[in-house]
Amino acid sequence: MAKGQSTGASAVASEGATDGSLPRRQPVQKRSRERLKKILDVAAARIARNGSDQLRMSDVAEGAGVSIGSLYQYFPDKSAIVRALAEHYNAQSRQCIEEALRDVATPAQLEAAYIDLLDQYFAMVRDEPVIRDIWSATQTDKQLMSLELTESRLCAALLADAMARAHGQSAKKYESTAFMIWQLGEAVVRLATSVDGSESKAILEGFKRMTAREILQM
Amino acid sequence: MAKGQSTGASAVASEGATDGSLPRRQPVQKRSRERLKKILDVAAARIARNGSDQLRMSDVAEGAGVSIGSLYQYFPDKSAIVRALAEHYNAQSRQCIEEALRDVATPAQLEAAYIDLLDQYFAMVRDEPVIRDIWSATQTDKQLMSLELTESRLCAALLADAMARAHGQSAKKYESTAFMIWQLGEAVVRLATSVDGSESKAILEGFKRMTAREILQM
DNA sequence: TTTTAAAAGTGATAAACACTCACATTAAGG
DNA sequence: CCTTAATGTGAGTGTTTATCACTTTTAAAA
Repeated sequence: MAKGQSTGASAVASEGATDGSLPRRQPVQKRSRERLKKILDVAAARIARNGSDQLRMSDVAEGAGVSIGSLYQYFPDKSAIVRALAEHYNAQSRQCIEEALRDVATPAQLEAAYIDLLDQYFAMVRDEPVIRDIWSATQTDKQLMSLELTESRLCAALLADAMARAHGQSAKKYESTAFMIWQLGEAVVRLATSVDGSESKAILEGFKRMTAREILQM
Repeated sequence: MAKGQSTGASAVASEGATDGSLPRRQPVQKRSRERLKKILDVAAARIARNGSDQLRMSDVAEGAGVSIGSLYQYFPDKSAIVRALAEHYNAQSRQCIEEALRDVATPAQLEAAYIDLLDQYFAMVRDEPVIRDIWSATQTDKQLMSLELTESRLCAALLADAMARAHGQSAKKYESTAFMIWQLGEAVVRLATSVDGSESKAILEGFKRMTAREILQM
């Protein structure tokens, strides 16, 4: 999961509909699509190394072999680059989550899938500095924050559905709990990746125990 | 608790010991102590209004009626102002926490104190924009992050002690759980303050139920 | 009081950035 | 080849943090 490969050119500088900033050009020619991909790849590498607050537009331009002006052709501002990367990682994770929860039909399967998902998420965050950094940026960029909140609600809904199937009840009943647990899961994984190995293990296990009980006893 | 009063002049621009930046002057004359207090008050007000990333040194200088140069006499850089405010709020909160947990001796008292603390903390974060903002800044300022992590471990230790007293066991046994729960508590309160009223209530109650069980069943 | 040295205070100025825009270049269809 | 739209450019603009050589204030010694 998330093996640090190229970010692909599918992510597009969110065609600014009603948000304040001017809409940027959408690449239609092959050359410009390749440049956009290169820009995102370079930005991801720079962020992995130094964090997004140390990201310099001039660095990205130089690394991607384009001019400053070209950067602003696809991204209304610096934070839009981070947002594009966030969307890329979100799409990737969501696919894993859907796969893991899709076939849950019993409480035992629910527990297994949930534990597995937590471990996978922890491993991904631990190994992908960019993901940790996107979380930081979430605190200073309102647009990114609402993007991530929306994503989180979406994932929580998938969990609520799985809970509903496992317990043979309506998903509505589990929505709020699933959302809380999902958010806490993100928080606990961030915490676990920021302390040393033995403590991170204890924290993660404690959380699993506490939340598995909550998910199963309803 | 935390009634938005003046920040007081006790907070001092952390006398840079071995951290990279030059040590700043410690005010010894009355006039300069008053100016320092004014600077912190103005900064807190500006942060409450617009957030610390919108804080401008020139604004603070103008608001406090001092020159830019004077700001740098007490603070090595902009983020040091936020750190000074963080230390102020930390000291304030810790006192409440100590009072609330000091007399815990039974499981029932532990549960009551814990629930009460959560409610108080939620109310404080909800009513003090500066505290929410300091949390955001934590993500971009390494020094602030470690300051807050240290504070969190300190508070978690207070909780672990209370658990030990309530259950008649060694505090060592509860350290890791207390730390996890404390960190999750901070996360859940931030989450609760960022969603609307009815959902925030559901989230907070769910968390109380889940964690109270964990704290009492050990 | 006068003198003196340390403390406190100042603001023009350097340096670092994000972002713009008038213009240059390249691709595609006729 | 010619025309038009898509792309691409980078010097220049504006904003902001932070510095430092210098002035003013304070308090205590002479």
